[in-house]
Amino acid sequence: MADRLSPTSYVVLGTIALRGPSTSYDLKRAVGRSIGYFWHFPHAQLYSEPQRLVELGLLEAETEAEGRRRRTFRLTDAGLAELRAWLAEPTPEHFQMRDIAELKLFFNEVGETRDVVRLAREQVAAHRERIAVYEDMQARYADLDAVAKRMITLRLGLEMEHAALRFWSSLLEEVGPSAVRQVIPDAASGS
Amino acid sequence: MADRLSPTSYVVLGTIALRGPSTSYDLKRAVGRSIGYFWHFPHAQLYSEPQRLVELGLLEAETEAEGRRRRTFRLTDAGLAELRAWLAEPTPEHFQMRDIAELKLFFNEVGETRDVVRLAREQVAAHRERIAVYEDMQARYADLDAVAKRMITLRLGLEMEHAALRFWSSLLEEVGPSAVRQVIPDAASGS
DNA sequence: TCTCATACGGTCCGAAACAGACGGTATGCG
DNA sequence: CGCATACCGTCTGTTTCGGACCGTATGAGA
Repeated sequence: MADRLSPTSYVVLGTIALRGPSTSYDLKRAVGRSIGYFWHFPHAQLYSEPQRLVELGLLEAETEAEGRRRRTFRLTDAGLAELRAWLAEPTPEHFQMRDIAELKLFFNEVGETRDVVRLAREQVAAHRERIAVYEDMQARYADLDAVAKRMITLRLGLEMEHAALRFWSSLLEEVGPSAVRQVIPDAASGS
Repeated sequence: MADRLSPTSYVVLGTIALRGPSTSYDLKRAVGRSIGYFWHFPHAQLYSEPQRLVELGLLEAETEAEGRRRRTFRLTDAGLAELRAWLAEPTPEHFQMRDIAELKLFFNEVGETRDVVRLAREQVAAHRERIAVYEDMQARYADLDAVAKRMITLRLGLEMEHAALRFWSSLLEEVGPSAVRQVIPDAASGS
């Protein structure tokens, strides 16, 4: 079938499949509260992408009330078929992590030890916070059956966050003490 | 200082800082063997980006032997300063995972259970393979002191891969049996 | 009543990023 | 001699991306 479809296309198709007919604004919010956590989409795309999908016959647009230009998009049979075909087909690509912190760590030898310490501290805090957010979501929706199936990705997110947290914590423990030794003399210069 | 710098810029600066003066081709190979594993860069950028950095005064180009248009780039003082400043400054952005598999999982209810099973199997295999590659690298370079500091990111990569592997494995265990039950009747239709 | 802030709802555009086709040159090897 | 395989790099047309910008409701407080 059409192979001009990007991940973004499937995000749109999938979200509409799960939530029923939606406007672009609905998509924007839905994505913001779910997929947006691990994959960033500029919202402009959620306005242009549905248009394309209409042209491809995968969505139908239903313009309501001329006054406010709001279009509700619903899945066509072709759209649903396309989505299901995608779900059924093998997934070749390996995941990509775009992690500025990892980049900095890679180049750490160019900088100072204290930069690594600071970086690690930041990351520990950031991942802890993220974990708190995820656990909160998990707790809030735990009983709702409708979202139960989507929760599964949350678990993956949590696993990844915990792994990262473990890494940065242990790095901090390894490098922290020596960094303290390195920094203290500046402050308590006496020695 | 200049804030028109993208992650790619820092990859170039950082790589040159670590390896010494390099041509674009050198960068391409170096990136391919390291950062490329977790962050994809189209190689064309490793030809255009250094140009920009020269214009910004962060790199110096040294054209050698007119015949073959090969340019070796070396870090200027400004370039090194910029890189170190970047390493020292806080890192606001949270990491992004672009994982098609996670996307598919998120929309799994639209598809069949067996799609999830297949997906999980694929992912288990893929992550295992990735882990093998990483461990191989780790073993090969374990003794070389020069790369020892870079190895640290490998550990992070491994942590992440292991976390993902754990997730997909346990998912497979949970959903696998019922999927088998779901599929068997088709084959052994009797019941 | 004014006016200020905040959510709602959306368009637009220039600048990067991106994929990948394309072009050529050494080098070796059967 | 012919072919394959690294090596080395350019170019081009799309997409993606951020984010500025533009309005309209709505309610809350001065």
